Amino acid sequence: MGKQVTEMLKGTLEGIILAILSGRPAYGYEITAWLRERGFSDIAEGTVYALLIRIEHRGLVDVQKIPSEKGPPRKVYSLNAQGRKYLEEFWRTWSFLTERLEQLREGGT
Amino acid sequence: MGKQVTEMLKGTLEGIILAILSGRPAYGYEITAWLRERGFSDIAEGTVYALLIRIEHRGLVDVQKIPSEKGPPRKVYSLNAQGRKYLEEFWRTWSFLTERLEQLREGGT
DNA sequence: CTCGACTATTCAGTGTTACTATGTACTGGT
DNA sequence: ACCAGTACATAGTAACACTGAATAGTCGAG
Repeated sequence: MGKQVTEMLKGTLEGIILAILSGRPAYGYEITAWLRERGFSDIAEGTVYALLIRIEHRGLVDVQKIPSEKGPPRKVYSLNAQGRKYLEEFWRTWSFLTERLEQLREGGT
Repeated sequence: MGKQVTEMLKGTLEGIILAILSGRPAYGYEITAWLRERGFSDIAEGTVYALLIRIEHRGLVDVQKIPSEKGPPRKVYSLNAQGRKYLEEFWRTWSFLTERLEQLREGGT
């Protein structure tokens, strides 16, 4: 995709990943693959890992190292209470934005 | 609002302003006021002006200087053909994002 | 007539974010 | 021994919105 998506993802990708983790725990490689399947064709692996480390430092997720049979150990992230709270806030902010944009798209003005 | 909105606005604010201009020509001060009325309570004036200059340099808008009775001359921006094309692309990108997020929000996984 | 309030634009410096590119490390198949 | 696939990490870059301040014009109050 283009630069447009890249910029729009700022602030949103974080919410996307938190939302994924709210469904079930997951690790970086898995999340990257999942995103690619869903049309985020060129989200770099590095981006996902950096983001995961960021939300870990912010205390939004818990981490568990689990050995893999096919490579280095996986870092499995799961959303904790603080993360859920943050995710809720994310959805509120997202709703606010989508409502304004929907109005703009239709109403003109 | 918080930092969350700030980050989400990246890439989106540009589209918002192009969408406003697609309805009618407008100048910076007016756009800022309009945004504030609609709930974007703390978008800095400086931000709007910087963005306007950016889209001007990209050739998405035409500019006309019009004297004001109440202050310095206004720089009135209007969307040109290229800008309209870019706006359409913006809406496509935006739709893509909202669809994915809507799925995430409902479906879980 | 000077001061503040409102209108209107600009700009240098900052922080956050995603991308690029590369490197590390472990396993299994040929 | 080599390569593909799995899995994570990181230094450097570009883009964007924010902060804070400066500049400039008009008008009404004191």
